[in-house]
Amino acid sequence: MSKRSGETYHHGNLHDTLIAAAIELIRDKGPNAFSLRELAKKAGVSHTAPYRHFKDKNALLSAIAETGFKTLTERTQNAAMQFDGDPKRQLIETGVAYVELALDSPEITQLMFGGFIDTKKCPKENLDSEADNAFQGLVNLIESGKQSGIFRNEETELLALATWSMVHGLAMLITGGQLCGIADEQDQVRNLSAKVETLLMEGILVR
Amino acid sequence: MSKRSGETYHHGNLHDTLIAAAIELIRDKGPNAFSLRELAKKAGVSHTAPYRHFKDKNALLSAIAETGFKTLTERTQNAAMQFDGDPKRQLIETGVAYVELALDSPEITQLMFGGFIDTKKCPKENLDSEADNAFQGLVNLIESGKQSGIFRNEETELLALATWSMVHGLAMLITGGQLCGIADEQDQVRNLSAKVETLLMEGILVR
DNA sequence: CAGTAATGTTGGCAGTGTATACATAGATGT
DNA sequence: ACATCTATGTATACACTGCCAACATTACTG
Repeated sequence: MSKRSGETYHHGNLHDTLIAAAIELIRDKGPNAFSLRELAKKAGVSHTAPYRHFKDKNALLSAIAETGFKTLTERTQNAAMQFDGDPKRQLIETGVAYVELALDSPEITQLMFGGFIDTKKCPKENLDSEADNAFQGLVNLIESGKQSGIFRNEETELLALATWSMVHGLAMLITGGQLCGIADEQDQVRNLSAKVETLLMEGILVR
Repeated sequence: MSKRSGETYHHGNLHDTLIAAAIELIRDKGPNAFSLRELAKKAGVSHTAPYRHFKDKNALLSAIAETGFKTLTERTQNAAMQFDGDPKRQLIETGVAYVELALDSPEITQLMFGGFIDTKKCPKENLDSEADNAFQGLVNLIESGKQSGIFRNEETELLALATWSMVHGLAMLITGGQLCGIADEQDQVRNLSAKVETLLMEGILVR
């Protein structure tokens, strides 16, 4: 009807609007309480409109998770870039960035890793190409650290998995509320994740 | 009516039956797809009967998570006991047990840590007394390792957090399907988690 | 400028969590 | 033995959910 009020029958950019609004909703109520109908209401469309852009709820959540993996890749690689040539520092800052993102967006992190998305057995193909990107950055970092003679000459994949597990575990403990009181604020988290990563590099055993 | 067929009006032990049946359902369909009504049907009672034993769905899930934390404590402490006097080995085997449990029960692990349960801000009080038990075992282990002069003289809490994060991260990556193809089978997982923990102890840096 | 594809709406269905009122049975005190 | 209280289970109802099918409107394309 009248375009002047901005109310067109077609929304114009519903796809992106839905994702943005969904992220807001998930931040507010957690990935578990998120509903498509509330999302539609928030976006100002009918409750079935989202189905024109996403096959089903799971597809929407996958899209959101994918954006999460993208920003994870961005932030970690950006952190690494700032300390080019210093693999030790790179490893630490990459980890800090990882954990900080989890603190910023605990609900999205839970969505990405918590099992809310149906990934039919091995997800190796779907959205995880994006997750692999983040991991690949870590592998490269470690490889270069090995070649500079700073990191031990162990299997690269193993070293990468260890660092990833460490940081990921810390992130999940924080988002799960297990470290409440210990790691709530950003400076606590920076400090803690840096210390923990340093420990991984230097080892726990007396030498 | 007739007791002979075993159909009494009162179930007799519905509380425990519900938990057991719920665990089965969650193992089958994941914590996300689990529903109270299906559970009631499986237990052979009306769909509101569970409310006589659990305040709401969240309370039921909390109870299940608590059993999860109990078996986690049991298994890790049992693993540690088998290598009493050898803190290094204890640390490794505790971690292996942790990860193995996650492989055994990925859905329950996701329920415990994935954000399916509403823990109103800091959960420090609720079911997490049980989670703290598992952590406390780790703390003791590290403390004794420090006193034997095997582990470095760093803050115990920090060392414990590092080892917990490492193992927890590996567990969550496995349950999330991120390590599909790398850590699906039990011997792979044993091997990997032992290697990763050894790495944490010996450090990544060249010495 | 027709016709077709893309995008949105309405209405409906089965399934969900949970509140309320009611039914039954085990336990208890006399 | 019996009345009564309380624990436990049922029936019904409501608002909400994901999703399907039929229809409406608009944008795009020859």
